Formats: sequence, structure tokens, C-alpha cells
Amino acid sequence: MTPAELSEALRAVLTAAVADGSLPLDPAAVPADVVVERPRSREHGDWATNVAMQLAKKAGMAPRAFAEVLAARLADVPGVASVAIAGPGFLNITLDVAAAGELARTVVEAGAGFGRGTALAGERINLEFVSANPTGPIHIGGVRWAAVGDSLARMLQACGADVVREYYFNDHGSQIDRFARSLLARARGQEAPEGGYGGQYIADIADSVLERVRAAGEPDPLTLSDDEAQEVFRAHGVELMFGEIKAKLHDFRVDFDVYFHEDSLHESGAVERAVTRLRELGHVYEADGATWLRTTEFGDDKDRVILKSDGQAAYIAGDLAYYLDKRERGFDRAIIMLGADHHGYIGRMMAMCSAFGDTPWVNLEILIGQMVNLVKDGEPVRMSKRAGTIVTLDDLVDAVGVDAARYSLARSSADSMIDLDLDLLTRATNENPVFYVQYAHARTRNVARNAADLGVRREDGFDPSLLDHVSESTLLAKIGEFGRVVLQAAELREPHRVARYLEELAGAYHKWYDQKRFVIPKGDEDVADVHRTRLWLNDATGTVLANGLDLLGVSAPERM
RNA sequence: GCCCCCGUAGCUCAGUGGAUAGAGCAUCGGACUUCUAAUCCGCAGGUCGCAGGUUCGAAUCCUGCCGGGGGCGCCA
Repeated sequence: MTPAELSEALRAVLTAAVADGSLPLDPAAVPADVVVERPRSREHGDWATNVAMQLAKKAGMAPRAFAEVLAARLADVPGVASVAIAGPGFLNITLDVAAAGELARTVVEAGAGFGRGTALAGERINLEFVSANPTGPIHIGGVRWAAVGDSLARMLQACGADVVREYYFNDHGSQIDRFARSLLARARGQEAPEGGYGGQYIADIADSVLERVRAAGEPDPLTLSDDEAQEVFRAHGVELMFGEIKAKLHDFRVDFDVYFHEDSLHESGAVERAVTRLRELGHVYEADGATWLRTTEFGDDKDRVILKSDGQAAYIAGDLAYYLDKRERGFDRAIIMLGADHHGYIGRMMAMCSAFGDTPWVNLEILIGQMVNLVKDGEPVRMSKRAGTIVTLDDLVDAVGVDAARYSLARSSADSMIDLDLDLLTRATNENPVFYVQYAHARTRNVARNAADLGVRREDGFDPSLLDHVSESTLLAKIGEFGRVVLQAAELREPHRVARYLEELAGAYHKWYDQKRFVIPKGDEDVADVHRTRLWLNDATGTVLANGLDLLGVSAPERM
């Protein structure tokens, strides 16, 4: 019996009690999803619910009396061994050993599908993350969003949502001009211009641009005028940088469905259309030679310029058009992941959302993640794009590998700052929890191989009543939590919950393993149902570990 | 000045109103003649930053302080 099935049984019992008048409660007050949780202490049974405490007041009853009604009926549900009322009104439920053990078969048979659901089916979500400027390699901050964003996308999809991963490519505006000027200067052997970019990658790209141009038989940009030469470096440089970013992200197991070019919004007239729309809605005015959006009407601290007095579109104009474009493409929700240094955008973005007639935090959601700091020799590392002292996605992956990098960035709440200690990471092996989880998976595979060698085959028998050891019921219960953890991680946009869960699951598995309760026969023992049944549990654990690691984009090794 | 995030074991952090607040690392003491010791068992470690409030119940919600980080452009 899975916790989801128990939850459903509880709801049925509750509904029945309300229907026959045993509980004076409005049927509408019965929750669609009765929460079933693992009690903190093992002595309190397999599962617990606080539903009686939550609903007692609405029914005008004492929580314990409310619980009594449910307990009596719940005890008759097949698979439920006992029900106890504890404390202020908890219902503590213990399952039949066999009913609990059935879960092992459920999981193995579901395979990669175990943990997937349909709770978010029908939601069309546009998830935008990374969106780093194509003026340099992806630095450490962007890597965090790559890991967290992609994992979140996987979890949303596991819950049935229709997700598009999107990268907003800022190929318009003065940053790009500076990038192009920096390339040109470098190619001419000059110093980087004021506010420009430095670093080895600028030299590499400048060289690559020259190679490309020469190979294509185009005129040498060094013989062209400043404007023409800069345009050559801009066009080729951006393309090269972009190709590099895409490739690095791909190696990091992050592939976007859409790379959206900011420039296209300006080229296509989408920006003008967005401004016109807002003007028609009456939220735009002219002042000081510029065009403003009255965002204060929707809670922003000040109105925002959308068209500058020099006639150029302000950066936010692109955002207006971009948001509108996403909505016109049919997304119910546009989720944008931003760094803490952009938190000030929330007010104006939500105001913009309202100005279009949409609902903030429903149609538009902004997730703010805190910074990643680097520490070396106990000192914070100052990064500068201009000086080229940045730590890139590549540097991190070279140091610790994709698995450890993704895992260590995704296992913390995005609300917490992360200090990555380079000295630790470069030598880190045991200190990284990813190995603990991966090792548990490798162990399940090893056990399965050994069992196969000794002729233990799952299909020859399964007797869940034999999974009666405390380490087995603990492991089963942990396995049963997986679905809810994934859904919670997706709904709360907190993928780190899956990583934390996997660490707990791995711990429960390692403990079971070390109970010396052999999956394979000892010595000259014959193969029996106990071995086969334990193999089901072993394989079920391996399945959940693999499914969970996949949601984090981390490999599940067969052996380590 | 205003806004956002954080403050929990020596360190790094989990814990979106529930029961005796948890894990990893580090320290200390144990466990491999049979499936992987990258593991497990045990000991120790806490005024959940401080003070109020809300209620059956607060690490969690509200208010105010203190400390750390980030942000408040006709830059992008």
C-alpha cells in the first residue's frame, strides 16, 4: 500500500463519515488530498495524519473525538493493521507488513515511471533560466541556475506539466557593443576599451573570428572602417560565444528548447506592439522627452521609462514584448529565475504583468536565487569579467565533474547563499553527498548482479510479509514518500528537496544492507522466497534512487 | 532611508503550524573469514540571533530590534 493509496482511503472514510452524519462537517471542507506523513518517531506507526486536528474546529468537535470516528472506520480498511490516536489528535496508522511490502513490487513494476504523476497535467509552463549575456563564458552564478532550473524543469515534467526550457539571449544593446569593441581592439593588438571585456577568451574569440572571416573569403575586418569592422566582430563573435555557451550547457546536461533572441523582438516590431498595447490600455504617458509605463499604479515604487528620450528602447521594453510573446505562445505561466542582484525587478515586472491585465504570481512568477561565492584559501575570490578572473562552468566541471557540480548546486535551497570552497571541491570526493547517494545506487546494482549469479530471480516468488524487519519497514516507508516529495519540490519550485530526500533514502538503504540480512543465500543455503522478496526491495530502492538522480540530472552509476 | 534573502550542533546546511528539532562533515569509541568499509553502530554536541504577539500547538506565521549578504539607473 502506497501512502497515496492510504491517503485516498482516508479521504473515502472521511467522506463516508460526513455523508452519514457521523461528522457534522460541510462536505466541501473535506480536503481533496489528505496529507499522510511519516511520524517523526518510529514508535508512532508507519504513517500519521493530522487531519482530525485540522478539521475538528470546523465540525465543532474536540480533535480527539473527531479522530475517534475516523479511527474506528479506518481500522476496517484492508491493509491497515492498527490505528491509534495520540497526543492532541494525531491518527497513527500501522499497516500490515504484507500491505506495506507490496510497495516493493509496485515500484519495480512502475520502473522509471515511479514517482511520476499527473498532478500538474494541463499546465503549460515556460521556464526561463540562465539567460546569461553572450559576452563571455557562463560564470559560476549562471551555473547554479543551470543546475537548479533544469532540475526543476525535470520535476515539473515528472508531475505532468508541459514545460518549455527557455534561454533569453541578450543580443541587443550596449553590452554587446562593448563586447564587439573589445574583440576588435584585441584583434588590433590594442587595450580593451573603457567598460569592455578582458580575459583570454576575448583573444581566442577574436582569433576565431579572423579565421572564420578569412576561411569564408570575406574582406579582412582589420582593413575596414571602425563601424564595419565592429559589426563583423559583433556578428561572428556573438555567434561563436553563443555556440560555446550552448555546447557547455549541453555537456552540463542542460538543453534548452528555445533560445530566444532579444534582438528579434526589436527587429520584428514586437516591442512597438507591446508599447502600443499598453498605451491603448491607458498605462503609458510621456514626460521629460521619454515614454513611461505607470507601474506605480500596480505597486511598483516608481514609474519606469520604456522608451528613452534618445528614442532607444529601455531594457524593460524588451521584457514587455518578451512576456507578451510568451503569453501569446500559449503559456499559462512564465517562470523566470533570476539572481539576487535582480530582485529589484520584481516590482516592475509584476506591475507590467498587471498592466497587461494578467495576474502577478500566477501568470508570471519570478524566482530569486541567492549568490554563489567562491572561497579559496579561506578567502573570498573576487571575480571580474573585465579582468578575466572568473570561474566558469568549465572550471567547475573540470574540478569536480558534472555530477558533483550539479548535485552540490542543486541540493541547497535557492534562498541560501552558497560558498563554494575551491580547495575543498578540487579534492572533494567523500565530502560530497552525491557520492553517498550514487554509491547506494551502485550497491543496489551490485547486489542485483550477485543475486542473479546465484540464481535468485524476482519472478520466482514474492512474499511481502517477509519484509518484517524494522530496517525494511523504514526503507519501504521512505520509498513511499518519493511521489509526494517530487510533487512538493515541483509545486514549491524547490528542487533541493529531492536531493535531500535521496540522501535519506540512501541512508535507509545502507542501514538495511548492513543489517546483514542477506539478499543472496548465505553459504549453502537454498534460494528461498526471503531472498527473492529482498531482491524486490533492493531493486525497488535502486529504481527510486535512479529516478531521483535523473530528476537532478545526475548519473546513477552501475558500479563505483 | 526603503526592498529582498539568510541567522538552527564546532563547520556546511535540512526542516512551507504538529509529537522528544535532524543529516553530512569534523572529534572520540566500535564493526569486514561470505553480496562493495565511498558503508554501518555508538558517544558527544542546541537559550532554533534577541524581544514581544497570534493559538490547542511556533524553528516555521505577524511586529520590532541585532548581525551578515544583495538591491534600489532614461545601464543591460
